[in-house]
Amino acid sequence: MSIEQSILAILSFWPSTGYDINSEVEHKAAGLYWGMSYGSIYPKLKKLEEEGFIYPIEQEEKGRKKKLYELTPKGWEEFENWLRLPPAYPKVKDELLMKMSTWHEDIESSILIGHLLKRKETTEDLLEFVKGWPTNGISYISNFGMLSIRYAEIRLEAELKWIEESINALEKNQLPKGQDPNKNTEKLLARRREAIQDEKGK
Amino acid sequence: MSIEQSILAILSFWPSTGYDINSEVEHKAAGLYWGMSYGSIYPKLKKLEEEGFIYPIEQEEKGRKKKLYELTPKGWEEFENWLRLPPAYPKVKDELLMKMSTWHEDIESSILIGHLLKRKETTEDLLEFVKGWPTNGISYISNFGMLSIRYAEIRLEAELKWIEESINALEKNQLPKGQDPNKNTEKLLARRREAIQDEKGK
DNA sequence: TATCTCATGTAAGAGGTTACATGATTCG
DNA sequence: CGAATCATGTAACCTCTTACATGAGATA
Repeated sequence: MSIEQSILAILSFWPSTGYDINSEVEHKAAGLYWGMSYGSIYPKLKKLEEEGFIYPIEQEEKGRKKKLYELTPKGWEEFENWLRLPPAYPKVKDELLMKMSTWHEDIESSILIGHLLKRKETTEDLLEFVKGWPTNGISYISNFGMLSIRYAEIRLEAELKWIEESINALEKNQLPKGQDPNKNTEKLLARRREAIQDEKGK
Repeated sequence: MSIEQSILAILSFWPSTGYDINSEVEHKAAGLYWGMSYGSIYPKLKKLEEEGFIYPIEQEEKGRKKKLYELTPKGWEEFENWLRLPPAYPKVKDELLMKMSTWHEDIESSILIGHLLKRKETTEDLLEFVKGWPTNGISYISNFGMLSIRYAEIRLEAELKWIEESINALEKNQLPKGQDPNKNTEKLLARRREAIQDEKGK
């Protein structure tokens, strides 16, 4: 619901091409909080231009053809109105957590540990990036932007801590005790075994 | 890409109706990591039944008509294959962070503080829920599930810490220093003022 | 008796991704 | 000169949400 506003936000930094915008969310800091792909970007740029929020800056021929877009006054206004609107609480879709929540004893926990190790790697890479970014000497980060960089840092560090904890618990077979007043784990395993028996009995 | 698997996962706990599944992601722990709505659930249940992953358990008439779905052997297999597949790294879309990253001095920071306060409230509510859930005496949480509950806890606590920090920095006007080797903040404010001048000059 | 919760379902469409097509320029 | 990067764009498709329609049973 706000790919368009995100594009305006990115253009507020400096005039950019569609390609630049993609790079921004693919390899740069904006990608920590947002995502979009070419299939969205170019059509949206067209739409935003038609609606008068942005306009293309004509390039005085450096050979390569490209379209730099800049905000119009109306575009600035729209962007800033959006800033003022209360943001929606982020909706999480985390496959690892979903899998973990529904994991059970009859699947080897080494596989779950593998999932955690893979997650750890990516999280470490991201954390390294996030820590290096504000001191790489070239990237632009405003003082406000630093607050959000700090968010990523805190969040990723917390995640790493949790990954360590979890791997440890799984390896030592010392999982925290859940809550199971209706013997659901037992029932689940029984239903599963029955299903497997039925299958074999066919 | 895995609404279907999520449904199988939820059905692995116990046979459920479409309504139950919705409640699970709306008001219960699964909602911390996943979301879906009726418009997805019922068509998917139909599809999963057609494909032989689930089947409806006939109800011996408690008056109210409802369709409880249970996993078939094939459904269990599909569910567990999914568990074994490496999960995708979660894609974040966080409007607050996006706004904060592109905030600038000429918008009153009190508004940003307002956004943070609102976020804080929801995060606190979630944290309270997450802490109470495993000890409410009725809900089912497996030992594996406890690990993911712990994740939510750590993550939400880290977020609250960051919110406090950020509000404090904003109120005292002591934001961390960013990185701006090309005077971008200056240029941005200049471009903006020019645009606003142009608008007035019309 | 009215409202809330339980319960199932569909239609329309917003929103987005993937994959492809195309070509210029720069770099090793 | 070949590969990587810069650059624009579209078509097909999926996925999912919103909003609506409908009604029974429970509760206050």
